[in-house]
Amino acid sequence: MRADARSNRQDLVEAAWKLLAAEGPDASLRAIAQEAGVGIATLYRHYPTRDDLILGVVDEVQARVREILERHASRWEVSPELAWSGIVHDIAALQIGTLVHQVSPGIASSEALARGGVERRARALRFLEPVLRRAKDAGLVREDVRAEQLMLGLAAITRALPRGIDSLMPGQRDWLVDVYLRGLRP
Amino acid sequence: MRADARSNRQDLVEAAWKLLAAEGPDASLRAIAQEAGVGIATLYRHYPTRDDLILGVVDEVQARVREILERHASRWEVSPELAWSGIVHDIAALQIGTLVHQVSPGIASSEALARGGVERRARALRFLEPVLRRAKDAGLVREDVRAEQLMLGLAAITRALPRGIDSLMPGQRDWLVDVYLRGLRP
Amino acid sequence: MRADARSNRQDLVEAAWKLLAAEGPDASLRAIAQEAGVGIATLYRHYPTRDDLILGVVDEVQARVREILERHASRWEVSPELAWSGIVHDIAALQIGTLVHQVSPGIASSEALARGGVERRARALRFLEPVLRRAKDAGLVREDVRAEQLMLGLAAITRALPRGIDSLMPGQRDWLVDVYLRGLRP
Amino acid sequence: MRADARSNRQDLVEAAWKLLAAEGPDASLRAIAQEAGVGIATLYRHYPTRDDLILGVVDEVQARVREILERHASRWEVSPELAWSGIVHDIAALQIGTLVHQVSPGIASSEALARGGVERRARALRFLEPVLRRAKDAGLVREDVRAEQLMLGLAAITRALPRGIDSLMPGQRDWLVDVYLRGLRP
DNA sequence: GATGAATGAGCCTTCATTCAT
DNA sequence: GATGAATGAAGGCTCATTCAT
Repeated sequence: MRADARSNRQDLVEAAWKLLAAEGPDASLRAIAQEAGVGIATLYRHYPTRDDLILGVVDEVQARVREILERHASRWEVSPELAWSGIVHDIAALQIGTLVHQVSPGIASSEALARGGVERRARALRFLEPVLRRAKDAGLVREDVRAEQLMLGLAAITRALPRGIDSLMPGQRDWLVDVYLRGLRP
Repeated sequence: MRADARSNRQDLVEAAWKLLAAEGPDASLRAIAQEAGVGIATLYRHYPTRDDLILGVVDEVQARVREILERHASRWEVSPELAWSGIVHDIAALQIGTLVHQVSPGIASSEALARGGVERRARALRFLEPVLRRAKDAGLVREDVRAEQLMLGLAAITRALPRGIDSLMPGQRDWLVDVYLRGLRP
Repeated sequence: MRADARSNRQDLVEAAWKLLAAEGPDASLRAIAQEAGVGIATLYRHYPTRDDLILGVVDEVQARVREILERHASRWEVSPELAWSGIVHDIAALQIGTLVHQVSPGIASSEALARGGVERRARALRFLEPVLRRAKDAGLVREDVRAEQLMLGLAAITRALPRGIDSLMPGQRDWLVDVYLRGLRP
Repeated sequence: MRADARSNRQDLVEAAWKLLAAEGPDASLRAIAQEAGVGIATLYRHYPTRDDLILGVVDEVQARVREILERHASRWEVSPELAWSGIVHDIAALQIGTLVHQVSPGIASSEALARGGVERRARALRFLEPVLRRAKDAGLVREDVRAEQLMLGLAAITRALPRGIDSLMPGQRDWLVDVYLRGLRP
């Protein structure tokens, strides 16, 4: 049954991600469990507190971000512009807004969450900074932009919207990311 | 309407605005009434549904936006760039994010709210479009930017954050608005 | 409606008392509200925390104890023995066991409860001690018995029993109180 | 039965006893299993229902009571008073309160438990009555005291208190037992 | 035999909303 | 008009109990 457990755990993280992105930070745990197809108590077994679950999602998201960076790494030599744009658009598509904010100090709803967030933020910056460096060297980003600002900006742009903004104005998110990218240029 | 009634009405709108900006769309009605210094039943007398209250706040915000536009209108001839930047920064400072989204079709939590939102959105566009026209003429905004996009972009940037992002990274909001302005240029 | 509210408040205290005595310290708040004939939220309006409710019951019980003392005060001159026995039996009939223990330091489930308990315990001792003094003077209680011991002893004897011990062995409580009274003699 | 199985069984009974005495009748089964160092499913294998476990503890306690009686039997000829007092104090130290009540008819939470309790109560009385007889003959207990009353009285005095009454008022339990013993005298 | 995983039921608590004064 | 009181619904969390390995 170890296999089932791992599968449930993964399902829970994905369900939480989905609902946090879709409904914002107040998504009900019951709804998350249901989305994952498990009982509420199973959610609690894997993630004893709401904070644990959120941090679990953050970890999952960070793994996805690394995948994105690796995927685009090879394209950098061909066209830095396309690589950089692709990276930012792909990260934006992850809908990290709600998450980034929930683990931010001064915003996080609990001390534990804030502490867990500090670690993960530091880790995230460690692997974002080299890429930002590259973008600056390629003349795609102004020198005075800091990795943390960049990340918070992306978070602001992609914060969860109930039922998604795309139904309201298709392509709005990508449009906004493009404006953002242009605004970052020297 | 009695004088005290009108006063209460105004207090309620301002309290609602403040708490919606500070705590997001889930601000408690009881907290709003308390902030306004009236009983919960008084809130319901003036605004029978949550939607009515939100639309009331939207009306108030629109009045403020008009004030901003008028205030900067005279400065336009001196420096279009300063006028435009001032307008956008001032509107951003109104924290309209939560509101704009709550009355957006496909996002609004009720049919009544969505319908009320459509009217107000149309009205807002009517007085925003001339200004956007001017900004385009002054070479400050690309031709293909539509007023609605602009507004949604601003909303995305200024959406409410519990306890405010400023404690997290001071000046972040203005930085983001500047990036946004730069990104909008031709 | 002030009258209704007061009535509900009183009903809640009595319901809480009854169920705490009958089911012990884990009596469900919902059950208490139902017993009082009000909704659960009404209970919370009057007593925002479980501790507040328990302390409310303690206050009610103390008032009843004072009534008992006053009622028997006049009989003291006729027969100290009967007065003393009547007092102790009547207090025992109040089923104070669960309450006394719940507000005892080191046992109380919360800091607030313990603090509220300390005050009330002191108050209780203030009006119990004169009576105990009288009982000692009448040769009914040994000199080395302290009021606090007496009270805890009574509490131990009358602690809540699910569905009542009387169905198990009728008269057992009074028998035990009599044994207790005899054991306290010089 | 395997050796380790028997060991687990014994560990479970002791853990249950300890926690029932310390936390009262609502001690969690999970906590008991953990205290015994086994998985929750192992507890259920040995004791399919909560009632079975409680009856198991009762059996264990009865064995201990017999030990106590045997241990003090020889001292009876030397000093009946010391023997009797030692017996009652030692039994009181077993904290039987919670158990006795849980298996009492009219109080027991299930039919099975009540039925199991009746048998054990009868058995207990069979080996308590001779001792009570001896105590009466030695003039230590009044003739009209029945063994069942005696036992219920002891149970009332020693019922479990969360975290123990001893932290509240050291020596209170022994004081109360002494009062009880005195109260039983002719 | 032993174990951890899964589950629904039930309690505590808060909120939007209605009602009586 | 204004107010506090009352209410049920819904979410967070824990526990006893069953199941698959």
